[in-house]
Amino acid sequence: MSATMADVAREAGVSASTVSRTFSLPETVRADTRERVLAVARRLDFSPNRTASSLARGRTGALGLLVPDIANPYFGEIVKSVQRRARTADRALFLTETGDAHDEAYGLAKAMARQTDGLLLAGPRMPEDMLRSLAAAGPVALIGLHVPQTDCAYAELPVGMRQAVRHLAALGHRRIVYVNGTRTARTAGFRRLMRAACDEFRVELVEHLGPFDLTYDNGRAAADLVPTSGATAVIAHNDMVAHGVAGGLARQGRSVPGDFSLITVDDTYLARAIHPALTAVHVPIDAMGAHGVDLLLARIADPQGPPRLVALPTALTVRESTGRAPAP
Amino acid sequence: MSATMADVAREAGVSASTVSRTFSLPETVRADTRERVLAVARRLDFSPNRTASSLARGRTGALGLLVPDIANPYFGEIVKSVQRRARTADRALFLTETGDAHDEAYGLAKAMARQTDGLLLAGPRMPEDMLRSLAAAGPVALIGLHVPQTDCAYAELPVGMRQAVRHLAALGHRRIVYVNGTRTARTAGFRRLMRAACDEFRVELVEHLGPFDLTYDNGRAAADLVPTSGATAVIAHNDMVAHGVAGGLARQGRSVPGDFSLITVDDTYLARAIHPALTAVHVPIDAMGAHGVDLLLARIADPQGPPRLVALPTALTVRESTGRAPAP
DNA sequence: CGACGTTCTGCAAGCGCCTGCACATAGGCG
DNA sequence: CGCCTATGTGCAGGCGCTTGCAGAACGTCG
Repeated sequence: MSATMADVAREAGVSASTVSRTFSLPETVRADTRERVLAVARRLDFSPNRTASSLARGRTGALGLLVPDIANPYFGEIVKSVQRRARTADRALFLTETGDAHDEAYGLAKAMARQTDGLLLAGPRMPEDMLRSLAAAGPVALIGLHVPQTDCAYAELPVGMRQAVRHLAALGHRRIVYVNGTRTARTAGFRRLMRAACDEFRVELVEHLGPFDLTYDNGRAAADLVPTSGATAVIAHNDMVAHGVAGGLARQGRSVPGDFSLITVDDTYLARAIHPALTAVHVPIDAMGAHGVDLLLARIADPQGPPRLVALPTALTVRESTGRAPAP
Repeated sequence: MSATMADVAREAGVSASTVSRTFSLPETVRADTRERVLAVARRLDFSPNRTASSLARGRTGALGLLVPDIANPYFGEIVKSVQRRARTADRALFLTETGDAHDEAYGLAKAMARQTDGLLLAGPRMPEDMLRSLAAAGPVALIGLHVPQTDCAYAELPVGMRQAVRHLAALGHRRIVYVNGTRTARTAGFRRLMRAACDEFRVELVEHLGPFDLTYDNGRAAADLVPTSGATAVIAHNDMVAHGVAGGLARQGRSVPGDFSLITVDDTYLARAIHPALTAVHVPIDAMGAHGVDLLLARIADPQGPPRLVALPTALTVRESTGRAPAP
């Protein structure tokens, strides 16, 4: 099919090694030789075969990204930023959607590890020991959660969550519902955070813990329980759920923020793509993705180095969905 | 690092060829030999090195997917279905986001073509001759648009669009705004369709043609122009824009469908993740992605075959955003 | 002008797997 | 019991690129 190094070498009157070096170690070949080789390469439309190069070098030049659900905007934005960063590092990206099943995700990760130089796991649902086992087998970086002894880029939620509760408290809300899920990596820590923040600001916390996924429909269902809870504000675990809560309240004829205030966490474009736009605990998804790639590249370069953490700040972004608590 | 065929061969007392064959052509190896080899392979945690295999075979086993914007739910859902289908075909997936720049997209496609067996282009923005040139260079399948002489899986919009206009006409709407964009593959055909449908049902068409991208914010801006247009219904080019229009109207205090009816095209989950849920021309994104993969695999298997088209049906899904036109 | 240190280039041996061909073994037939 | 077709297995030569090593070419210095 396409030209090989041998072809270029012949045409340029040099050996294949020289051709190889003009592409991988340009400084080591004399300028005029290099020019000659490049000219021939251009004429023959040659570029080094990546597969062959991978085999010889023992590295593929590709990174693997695993996400539970690509269509979820949170992960969509992560994929986007990872892909962008990977490209600037001249790395191709393998993408796999894992779904929620631990074992399958583990198997997929293992398989992908064999064809990449390293793995990026975004919001993995699997237990810590599986993650550790993967990390032990090859370069791995985590995005969106914090697991000790592992490279991770994650959002520091306490600050943002505390701001959210304080914001509600300042608006006169004394009782808030927290719509949580069961299947996400950050669920447990989240609950602790919420309790702490609510205690601090003397707010009563009603936990609406699903045994449900964080979807629009479940948020909508959760909305039905809000009016009877005695609460005047809702904090939703992510944008999809918040959307559902908003939709559910609207269907009941309740006004946001007139009857209930609503705060979401994550702040993907969904938070703005709704009326009223949602006050949100902003999570720097872009930065998480980019740092995740950087961590992974660092790990690939230095497999033995100590684990590194990148904690990104979160902050409350006030929009239209929060207002004064209605008079009792 | 990990075991090679030579290792397994030695342990199992056979040659490397036999090991190779027990993995790639199991039927050609006698049952008991095969078992022995597999047992050793399992013990040594061996699996064939994909890179080496790719090099020897001249095929990588991977497919490449290019999308303009991953975070757009339309493409998110395409990525999802492509990825799923690719996996069942035991193919890894390379993902690249191209953005809107033609040349860059072309370059990325070229680069990706070298490390995959074939390319899937979803909603590419580049001109037809570039697409043809790519298709001439290697297996390519298009998703979401129809280019003559090329393998494509696309949605047959006339039916759905016609239904949408008929639906509005039946509800008494005599004048509708069509919020279009400029940068999408289907823009031109779309306009023709809209005109034809409106003529057929005696509806006046107001084209609100952006020079804008199909984003939430632009939809929102478009909403400001709707009330003065004299129209009572809006058809938006995709879900993001429709979301924007809905948000914009809500901000103006207009009711949907009380004051204005709204129909969207695509019907990603966004169409339901809003209140009121949007009546939509449903596009079978899942099927498009899956068929795209199938077309590509067929093309890879038979590079010379005639081009194949898969036209998927669209249909109107009525939800809550359309109702009788308000009395004049 | 020879000795010696730099650059630069070529040689050859891989990287791990695939596959056409030859050979061995086994069974079927006359 | 030879001869002839399967059927299984091994051999060896790639696939296209990389890289340690050694030799060539070029300068520099005493």
